[in-house]
Formats: sequence, C-alpha cells, structure tokens
Amino acid sequence: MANIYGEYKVSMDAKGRLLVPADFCKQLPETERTRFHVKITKVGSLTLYTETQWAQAEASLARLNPLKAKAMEFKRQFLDGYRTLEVDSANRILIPKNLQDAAGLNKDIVFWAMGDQVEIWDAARKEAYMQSLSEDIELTDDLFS
Amino acid sequence: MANIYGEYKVSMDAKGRLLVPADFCKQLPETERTRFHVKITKVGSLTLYTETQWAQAEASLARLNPLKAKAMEFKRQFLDGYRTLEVDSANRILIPKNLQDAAGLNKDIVFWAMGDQVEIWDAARKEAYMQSLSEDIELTDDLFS
DNA sequence: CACCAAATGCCCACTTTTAGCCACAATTTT
DNA sequence: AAAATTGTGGCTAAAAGTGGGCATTTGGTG
Repeated sequence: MANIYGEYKVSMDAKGRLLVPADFCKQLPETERTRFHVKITKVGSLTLYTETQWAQAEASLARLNPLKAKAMEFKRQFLDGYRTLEVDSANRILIPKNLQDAAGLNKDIVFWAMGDQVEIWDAARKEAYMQSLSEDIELTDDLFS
Repeated sequence: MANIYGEYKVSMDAKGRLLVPADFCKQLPETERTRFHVKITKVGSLTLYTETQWAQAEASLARLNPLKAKAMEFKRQFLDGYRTLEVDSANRILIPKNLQDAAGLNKDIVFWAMGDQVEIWDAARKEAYMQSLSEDIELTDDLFS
C-alpha cells in the first residue's frame, strides 16, 4: 500500500457532505476511490480507511476468539461508530449525523493523510488538539516498534 | 546527499507561486528537481525537503509504533501542515493557501539553503526572527549531540 | 400500520480555483 | 548587441468544489 500524505481543507455542506479532495484522491489506486470506511477515534476525529485497509482490519477482527469475553468487548469497542461510506457522483461522502456529532464537525473540515492513516477533523478542533500537544515530543527509541 | 547553501530572494506572485531559483536548482541532481515536500516549522517558516530527504523522514515515521499514543502524537505533530509540491513548467512551486498563511508569506520571499536543510521565509518575518536572536548564542558542548 | 419527519441518494447547475500555456521583461552570457 | 537563460505575470480551458431540488428510504410515533 502506497502511503498518502497531505492536509486538505474542505467544507462540509448543510447535508453533511464532504468532498474527497482531488489531490488526495489521485494518490489512491482507481479501485480505492469509490468506497471508504470511517470510524470514530479516541481523540475526537474520524479515521478513514480505504477498502484494502479495512479488509485488513476486518481480517484481524475475524480472528478474535468469540468465546473470549474480552475479545468480544474489544470488537464492540473497535466497531463503535463505524460506517461504510459510498462516494457520490460529485466525489463526496456523506457523513452520518452521529459521526458528525461525535467528531464535532462543522463547516470547516480538514482531510489529513498521514501515510498509512487518514483522519478527518473539524478544523477548529484539530487546531485545539494540536495546541494541546504544544511542547515538542522527543523522538526516543521507545516510540519505535 | 550533497549539501547546498545560499540565500535567494524570490517573489511570490498573486497565485502563490514561487520560482525555484536556478542557482539553487543547479545544486540538486536532475532527478530531484521536479518535486519537493514542504512542511510548516515551529518558528513560522516552511521547510523544504527534496525527494530523497523526504523518503528518509518517511522511513522513520513508518517505524513508529502505532500502538503507542506518544508515537502517534509525534507523527501528528510532525505531519501538521505537510504537502507534496510539483514543479511547474516554469520551475515554480505553488504554495497552498494554508501554508502561505501559516508562514505569513507575502510578496518577498527568501529561499534559504543551509546544507542539509532548506527553509522558505517571508522576507520580513525572517528579518524579525533574526533580530529576535539578537545576542550571540555561544557554542557550548551541550549543543552537540 | 399509517403517517410524518428526518436522513439519504441522485441529479443538475453554478462558481471558483487551478494547471498549463504563452508572452514578455530582466538579466546574464557569448 | 544578439542570444540564451532566468524570472514574472496573466489568459483561458478544464477541473475542482459547492449548493440545492426532489424523489426515495428509514425510523420513530401515535
């Protein structure tokens, strides 16, 4: 999977539709441009998965042992606030109300591709979040896997 | 990677395009002249990466452990305000609006190559920044790694 | 189970932005 | 001083981005 990068501003319309930025889209293989998967994150944004990325996540979930309570709890936690989104004829995705609310989305939205990870943020909320990280994080060995 | 040096004045046009100074360009291998990577810095300028430099940064990012919150925070901090820029037929790069704003770019811009690091500054802002460093910084041992 | 309101899908039309040119001014080289 | 290179600005067609109408579906409610 080629990594994709970039921060793109888009505006959400009254119906909750977001344009998938053209530059962003072009970085994806043709086949990955018509459907996405989103999920609420712990930090108040949405994560966007491509079809392939989601397939991987799904495969992991499938391997969980259904007889283990903890495993099922993990699954519920992981899938809380998950949706599949189809891209419309004008290259937009419709964000369901509950996800809009969870991520505090207003008009100004940021599409943020960070390699293997894509996030959708309310512009103001991202601003605030970045502020909260204000001091520099040191890059120490233990941050690597 | 050959180090490159020099400070070049360029002017940004109404569309936000910056000429990549010819002298600067010539110091780069042919293959590194068609695409650059930029990122907002903490001091209010932009950092320019060549393709190879970026590839290195990317490789480091890829090694971060996605399960560590701190690591992901670092990643977000690092990639805040990042974009890939293509060079146009007249050797210019188009600086996206949000980066222009973040770096306070007006008409007079400075391209500043400092060896392994290239920065893009608004001329006035650089002036002010250099002023703010007014007294000499002593070169003590602890400044080395 | 019939109704209503909200949410969604689908389509079209309009506005804004941008990529890709081209022309030319300024500077340097021959 | 002619020619080549470098730097600047602007035009235009095409693409990107935005907004709204209306039909259909969904889910809740009396």
